[in-house]
Formats: sequence, C-alpha cells, structure tokens
Amino acid sequence: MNLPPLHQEFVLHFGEMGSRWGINRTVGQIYALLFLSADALNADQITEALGISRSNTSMGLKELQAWQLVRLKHVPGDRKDHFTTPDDLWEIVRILIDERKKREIDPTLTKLRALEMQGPAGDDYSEARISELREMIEMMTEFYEDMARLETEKLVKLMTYGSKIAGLIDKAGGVLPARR
Amino acid sequence: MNLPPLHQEFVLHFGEMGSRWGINRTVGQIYALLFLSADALNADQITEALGISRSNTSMGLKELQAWQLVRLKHVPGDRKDHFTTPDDLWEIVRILIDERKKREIDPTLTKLRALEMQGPAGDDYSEARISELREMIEMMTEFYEDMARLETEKLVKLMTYGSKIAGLIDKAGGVLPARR
DNA sequence: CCGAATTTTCAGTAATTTCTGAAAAAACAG
DNA sequence: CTGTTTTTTCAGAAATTACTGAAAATTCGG
Repeated sequence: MNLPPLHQEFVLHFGEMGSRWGINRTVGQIYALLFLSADALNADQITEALGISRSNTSMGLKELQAWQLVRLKHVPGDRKDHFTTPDDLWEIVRILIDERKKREIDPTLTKLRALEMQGPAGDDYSEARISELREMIEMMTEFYEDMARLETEKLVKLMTYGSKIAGLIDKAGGVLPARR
Repeated sequence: MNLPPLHQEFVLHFGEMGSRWGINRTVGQIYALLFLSADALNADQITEALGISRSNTSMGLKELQAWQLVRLKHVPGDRKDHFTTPDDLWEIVRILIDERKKREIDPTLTKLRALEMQGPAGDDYSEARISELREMIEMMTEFYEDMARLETEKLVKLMTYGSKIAGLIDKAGGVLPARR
C-alpha cells in the first residue's frame, strides 16, 4: 500500500472496522480511499493504491455500488470507469441507514408479520412478544422515515435542539394531534 | 431442534439474520429462544432445544452477556444458571444502539480525532473531509444521547408526532436557543 | 475440605468467507 | 467487423470464523 500517511491510517482503520460494519476489509478500504480522494479514481488506481488484486477491486466496487455508496463517473477522454463517493455527508448517512434497514430490519418485519398472520400458533406469551416487537420496529422505522423526509436544514435544527424538543411537545399540548 | 412451529420459525430466522447483525447463527438463535420464552432457561435446555453443543451454548451466552442482551437469573432450588432477556423492549433497543455505537462508531470517532490532532498531514481536501465526518458523527451521537435521556413516555410521544416536530420548531422561533 | 455438579476453556476440525489468477465477456475506437 | 482495452466472472486457494469434544476450572452442598 502506497499512500500518504494520513490516507493510509484512515484506509487501514476503515478496513479493520469493515467486518464490524458488515462489509469486508477490502470493501472498507476502497470506500475509505474514495472518500478521501478529491478526484474520481479508476479501478487500476485503487488496485495499485491498496495492493490488492484487480478482481478483488472489481468485486469490492460492485458491492459498494449495490450499497449506493459509490458511483460511476465518466472522465472525458479516458475509457476507464472512474468512481467517487457522494459529496454530501447527509446523503451518505441516509443511504447507510436505508440500506441497513433494507438488509437488517425489513426482512425481520416481514417475517414477524407473516408469523402473526399464521394465527394462534404458540403460547400467549410468545405471540404477545412477537406483536410487541413488530409494533416497536414499526414505530421506529416510521419515525425514521418521517425524519428522512425533512430537508437537511430542518433536520440539523432539530438535532441541535436535542432533548429540548421534549419540552416543546409538552407545551404544544393539545395543539397537535398525534399521528393516526 | 425440537420446538413448537412458531418458536422454531422465529429462532431459525434470527439465526439466519445473525450474520447481518454482526453476531453468529448460534448467538442469534439463543437470543431468539430466550426472547420468546416466558421463563428463564438453563444452558442444558438451550443446548437441547437448539441441538448444538454444550460448549457452543456457553460461548453464545457469554457473548450475549457481553452485549448485555441476556441476564443471569437464579432460580431458587436449582443450582444451574438460568438466563433471560430484559422484558422492556425500549430497554433492549437502548442496549442495542449503545452497544453497536460502542463497537461500530466510537472507535472511528476516536481515530478521526487522533488523525486531526496529528496536525496537517494530508491534502486540504482529505483533512476537510475527515473533520466534516467527525462533526457529523458527533452531531448524530449527541442527538441520540439526548433522546436516550428522555423517559419512555416522552419518547413515544415524540416519535408519534413524527415530522410534525419540524413545524413545531419553526413556530418556537427565537424562543428556544440552539444548544451550545 | 471432599466430591459431585456445573461451567468454561481451548486445541483441533468444520464451515464459511475472502481473495486471486486466469479466462471469458463486454466495451469501444478505428 | 476487428483488434485492443477494460471489466467481470468464477474455480480454487488462503484466511477467517464457528463449532465440537475433551479436559480443566469453578461452584457449592454436605
């Protein structure tokens, strides 16, 4: 690996963290490299910078594109594909949450609903536990979807207010009806 | 595996999802089994129900205890250790977020701060990108910590209001100062 | 203490995931 | 089209992770 010290440390860290984030080392490193790079890089540059095989780069880029975390960019006069990460960090966060939700939560929500549909099939306790779990997941995902719908500026405001928001709601009292 | 159909499907699903959640199949299955069980179970019951080895059960329980997702419970008159999951789903969610934050986010935040400390060491672009990332992570984790501090009742209210909250903030106008 | 019951550890094996090199496929300039 | 460049695929090798059985350590009633 042949990179400036700052880039190298960052890339290695993302590689190590990769497995905790549900991606592998190489995928983490490719993402980190592109994240720090002002210009789009082609697959050979990535291969060279990280000291991995060309095919590994190809598979890593494919996975990152499936995650929507890396995009193809055509550089005029160069036949090779070039890759970048989105600039806007808010967009990256949104993508990350959406994709993780899709992979880690949605399948379980589907399964829980299916289990409830099957009708009385276990003891009362476990049935109640499953319903409760489904309701909790629905509440949290709906809240996230509501938040994701806000413009960035309002979201920043809201997050900066922090727990003061709770007070606000008390004050609003009967003014705002609860949803649904 | 010898379980009622509902339990079995639930347990198998959690096992399959385990790898996406950063735990292994066995750990997912043990958790699912305990989650649906009204009573605390001992290690032999778990071993028997899941058809795994006693040592695997021991290691799985150890990991779940490290995650704080499973607790030891002493049953009077029985020498064996018994295990349960916390009843309160809100508590479980809080634990899950806290633990994932600790494993998946905190180490990166620490690393980013260290990289910034080292002083000018890369190009302007990558340094800016690292600061921006650190700031974003700080904002999100501080918001989460603020929310986690609220009582459950207020949190439910807040989540149910959903995106209406943004309107509330606009109305509050200059009344509330932004934090810091 | 002693000894039985219970839990944990750990070396070896099994299973899974990641990575590579070679070959096939696709893209595209002339 | 044709030949070259570029990308993807994929079978096998390498690395990592998960699981087991046996043995060691711990717990605890008597």
